[in-house]
Amino acid sequence: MTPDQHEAVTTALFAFWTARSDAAAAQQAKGNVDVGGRSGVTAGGHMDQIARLLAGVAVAAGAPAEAVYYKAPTGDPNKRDKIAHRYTLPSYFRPTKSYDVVVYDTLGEPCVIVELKSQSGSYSNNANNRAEEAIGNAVDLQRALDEGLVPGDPWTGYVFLIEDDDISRASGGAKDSAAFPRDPIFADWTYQSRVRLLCQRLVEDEHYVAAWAVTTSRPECAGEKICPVILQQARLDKEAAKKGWPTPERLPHEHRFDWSEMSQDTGFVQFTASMTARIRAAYPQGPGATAAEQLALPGA
DNA sequence: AATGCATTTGAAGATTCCCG
DNA sequence: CGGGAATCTTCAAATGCATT
Repeated sequence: MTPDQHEAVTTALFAFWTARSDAAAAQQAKGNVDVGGRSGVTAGGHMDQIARLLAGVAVAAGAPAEAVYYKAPTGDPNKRDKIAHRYTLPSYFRPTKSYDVVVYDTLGEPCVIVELKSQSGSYSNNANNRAEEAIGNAVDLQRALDEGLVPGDPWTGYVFLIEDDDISRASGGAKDSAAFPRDPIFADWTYQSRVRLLCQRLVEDEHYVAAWAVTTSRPECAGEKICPVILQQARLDKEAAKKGWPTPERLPHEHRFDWSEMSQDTGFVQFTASMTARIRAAYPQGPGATAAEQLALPGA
């Protein structure tokens, strides 16, 4: 990974967290009472930071900005009217599906489609939900392409961002028994490794051309209802009180922003190299497409 | 401007499982 | 058996865009 790439990813992932806390603060100011950590998410915008990062990669690879669509928030220089028309595509098992980044080629057909997912906290509640959604999206998009509902033969990418904390990293016990032996690959049963396996298998089975699985830790404490350290401390205190033990030591409590890849084959470098190759094929003249070519684009 | 629709991401409550 | 924790099922809050 080049220093430029590292900086770009770092900036986007840090913005992912600040967008969440900004949105939560804005909602509180408006008097909305949303529960738990969801307030920072329901306001939206956090994944837009990742979408913008990938949109930037697409432009750097040679796509004109006019051909790159994502849910740009108000004030984003890439925002334009009716933009949702362009990143919302017809679907097969449902009417429509909004993707996070869509890039069009000079024929007006999608040449790059990216789906983003993130998960922080509430892992056990939602891990399997996210897997269902991911697989469903993949099959749905492939069928829509097969049926010609979505034209062209686009490069498809899947991104999963999971929070890096003690819970997502800890290897818990797979409690579920099953009617038949589980795939031994799930012996490593952390939520993070489940995400990595999901991404790897989505690519292996050609549901997507590439996947990026990344973890990131949040820069600030999420509060007593969410922070794994505070929750763990509360559990220890409770246990000690029950058994008449002395008050347990305080756990070290600090939050530091960072991020890391989950594996080489699901890394940012692999992902963007693959995407860049596809865009270069669609725009062989490279960055700075001519005005005439830009005019041929839909919605331009 | 007002309303409806689709989408997204967590949370609540119920259930299951482990282990003493 | 029963307490406690992990997991599964269901669905709700909030937003933005399109339409009337």
